[in-house]
Amino acid sequence: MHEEIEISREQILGPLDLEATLLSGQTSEPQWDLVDGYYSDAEDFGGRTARYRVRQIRTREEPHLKIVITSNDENASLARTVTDHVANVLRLRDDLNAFYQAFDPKGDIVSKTFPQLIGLRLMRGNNPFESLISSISTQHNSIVLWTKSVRLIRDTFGPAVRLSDGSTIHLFPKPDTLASVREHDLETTGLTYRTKYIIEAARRVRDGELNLEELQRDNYETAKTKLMDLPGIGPKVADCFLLYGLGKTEAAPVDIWIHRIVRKLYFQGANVSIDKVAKFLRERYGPWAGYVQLYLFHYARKTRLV
DNA sequence: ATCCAGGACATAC
DNA sequence: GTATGTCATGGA
Repeated sequence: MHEEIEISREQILGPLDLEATLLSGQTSEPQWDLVDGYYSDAEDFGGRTARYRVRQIRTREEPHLKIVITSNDENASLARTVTDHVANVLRLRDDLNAFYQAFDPKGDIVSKTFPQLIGLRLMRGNNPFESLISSISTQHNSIVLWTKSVRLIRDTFGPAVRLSDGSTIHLFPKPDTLASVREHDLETTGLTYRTKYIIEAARRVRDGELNLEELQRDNYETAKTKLMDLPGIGPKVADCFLLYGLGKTEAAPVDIWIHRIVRKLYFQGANVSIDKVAKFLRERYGPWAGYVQLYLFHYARKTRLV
């Protein structure tokens, strides 16, 4: 079925820069394809699959989205489902102006990143399992390599779905699929030594040893402890999943870039450990810590400050 | 060629 | 708690 819908300004809290957000590479999941000026992605919604193509019209400050949906269901409308999903993935209900207002007037250090990043939003991954696997694949890996690997996982092991316009798209594989993939076969995606981490994580999800719904209900500390019980998941990858997979915005993944920039901007370059930086960000920024991490990261790389 | 990637883990003190 | 070596490839 083919549908065209819109998300209007009233449904978006504050500014939005769709392109900057989608291209910021934050969730570690495959980047949306660019087709005829529309950014395109797809997801399964309880057996129905929809590809949605999203384009921003009007300005950053008065954002408005056009969405073109193509599904594999000839009868049911997926308009409402896809609208909710897109609003969720792009975190359109996060009040960005409230974020700016919370720190700009006070002249907080993070506010110096605002002018060049207006409308940049945190994202959420397509679904928790995909987010978990993508997060694990990033450790000690480069952006180009893990992006390639995660795309290959999807296109090699994920189910192919034929849409009503005759096109075929690949969804990310389910836990039971990835759990039973042989290590040798998964290695063809270039994950190297992370391969066994991925399979083990998929197996634990499949067998219920890691319950993603339960993690969603857990508080930050509890969920993080459970996650770090998995091989290959340390504090940074756990925070990535908590932030992008579960939407826990107090999580601030501290990678080498955040470590450097926070030491430089907040501690006069002093040698502060990664753990302390993560804790510092959580305590100072609370529910905005994830946003602060996002803004500091792009500010640091854009200005080549570190 | 040779260096390193948006870390994790073991081992060392 | 903090410091150092290792991990396995592909891409720059």
